[in-house]
Amino acid sequence: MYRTHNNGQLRSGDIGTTVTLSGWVQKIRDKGFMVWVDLRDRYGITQLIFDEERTPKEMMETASGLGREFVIQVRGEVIERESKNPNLPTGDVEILVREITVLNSSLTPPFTIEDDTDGGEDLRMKYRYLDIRRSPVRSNLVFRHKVTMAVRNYLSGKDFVEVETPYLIKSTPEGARDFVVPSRMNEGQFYALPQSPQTFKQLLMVGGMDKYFQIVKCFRDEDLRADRQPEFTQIDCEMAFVEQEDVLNTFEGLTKHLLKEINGVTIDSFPRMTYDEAMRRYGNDKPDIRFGMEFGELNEVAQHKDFKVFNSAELVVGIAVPNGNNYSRKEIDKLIDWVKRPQVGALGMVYVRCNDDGTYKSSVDKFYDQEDLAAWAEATGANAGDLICVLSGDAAKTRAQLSALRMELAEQMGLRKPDEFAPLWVVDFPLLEWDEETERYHAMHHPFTSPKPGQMELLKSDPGAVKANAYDLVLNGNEIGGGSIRIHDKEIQSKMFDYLGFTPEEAKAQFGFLMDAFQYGAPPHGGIAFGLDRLVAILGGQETIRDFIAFPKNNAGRDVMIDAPAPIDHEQLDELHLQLNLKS
RNA sequence: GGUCUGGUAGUUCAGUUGGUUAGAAUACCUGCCUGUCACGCAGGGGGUCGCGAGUUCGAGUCUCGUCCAGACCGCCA
Repeated sequence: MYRTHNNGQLRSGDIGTTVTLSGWVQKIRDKGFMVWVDLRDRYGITQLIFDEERTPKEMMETASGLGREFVIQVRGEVIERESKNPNLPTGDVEILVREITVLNSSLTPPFTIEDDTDGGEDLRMKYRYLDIRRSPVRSNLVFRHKVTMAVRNYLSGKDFVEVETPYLIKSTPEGARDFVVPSRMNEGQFYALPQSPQTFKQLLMVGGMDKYFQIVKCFRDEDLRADRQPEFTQIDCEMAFVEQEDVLNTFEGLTKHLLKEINGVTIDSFPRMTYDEAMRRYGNDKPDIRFGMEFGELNEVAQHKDFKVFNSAELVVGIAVPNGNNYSRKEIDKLIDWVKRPQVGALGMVYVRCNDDGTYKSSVDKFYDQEDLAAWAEATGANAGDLICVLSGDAAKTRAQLSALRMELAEQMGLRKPDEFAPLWVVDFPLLEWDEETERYHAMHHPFTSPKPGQMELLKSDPGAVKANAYDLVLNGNEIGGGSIRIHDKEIQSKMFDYLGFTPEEAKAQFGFLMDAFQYGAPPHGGIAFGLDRLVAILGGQETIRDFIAFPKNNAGRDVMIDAPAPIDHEQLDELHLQLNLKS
């Protein structure tokens, strides 16, 4: 037996017992006459002691010859420490070692295995198995486990059934790029890895599995971000015989359950906001509503004077920064530089200082008088002591820019508190989105999303105005889930494909199976998919999802530990009937 | 595809205007140390300054290219 207890377990009540422990050597403190070894495992640290008087000389030598991260097994007596360590749960006791076995030695690790490691990101990824020994990473993985268990328990308790769907499926041109897998047995043909189990879960609805969920890997061959991985995990859900309201209520329940179970937070307010309203109030379809700074549109109160920049703009819009009048001229200039960065793209920023005496001082005093500026303050909800930041230009771009500024300011002012949670639904998304590149409308969510009742007619006259039965679940400025009520009628689905530019042949080739299925009594259905990695990170109060993934990929989609992707040899290529056409 | 930041000891970093033998902390090794727990003290080893070219009497430092890493924009139905 390798162990009778783990290393986080022993207390003063165990004094006098003989125990066997196994684990890694965290640290050795060799005082010559005494050697202490911190023995670590997943559960904690227990101190071992070897001393001149009670330990045979041979074993003293073994002890002082240990190195960091050696794997050892010891048998010994639990004794009371002469000097206790209140910082450690096991700090009252130590093990007087009678037997020691070195189970395995270790090289000196390239970074310290401590909470506050000296290792850089790159190194930690290369030696991820060492990184996982550190308690911050380990506890993130345990945290993730708790979240997935809570999800499974909740949904299972509501009669949802977890069903696995295939990973080797068919490539479709809509949406993100597919990862493809060549088929050896079918020359020249390829599987694709699913971007989501979308069509399969709809087929499960046709199959009568009226409440389905799956915690499932999905794959998208697109460029990465701190919060985006090429393979990621979704909580994928679908329900039959439901309307939008049913889906929202069900998953509002799940969200509240998770926040209660995992974070101990009770959510009282779970607002629903239309897409149009979110864009108008926050310039963003995933608003962070933990703080104010809502948009105030200024067209009416700013386009009547000689300031050409505003007069020629489609939208003039501002936010009131609480206590922003404290900002020095230099700090404001920094904000202006910030919005002018190419990543944000504003051409400039107008600001108004709201002085404590009720007067205003703006960067456009030449054009606007106190009365005008008071109207701006009214529109943005600015109080004395605030700073109003105003951007203008193309409506969509300006909203995006001001939204970026709002988030940046909130970040700087510490308003994005990681332990505060404000979920909401954003509903009534547009069905279609104009794509500049292909110069046509694309499905904003996906082509199986149903339009709002009575809006099919609008498709021809004003496609951009058609609203969908589509909704996003937003938490603290992040989209953590998105779904829709689907089309379950073959004719409407055909029309939708036709509208999106699929010829009947293409639609049949790519989604014929779905439309066939719809001919055999498809029930009304809808669902949602959550990004689990992001959800876990947010519940854990952190920014990057990588620390909640055991073996993540880097910025370039590489696994630096196993060094993938990698070339394959010619035999393998031949077998797959593939030839490389490399540019360099 | 683009913008920005970085790459110097095992590791995290400093390195001034281009100028002698490239430093600190930590880790590692040796010795000492009668209760350590960030132990302490003394000593030691450790560098292709990412790589390649160029400018220069002289390059860690300047220029160009390139590779790698990170953040962001495009992209992500």
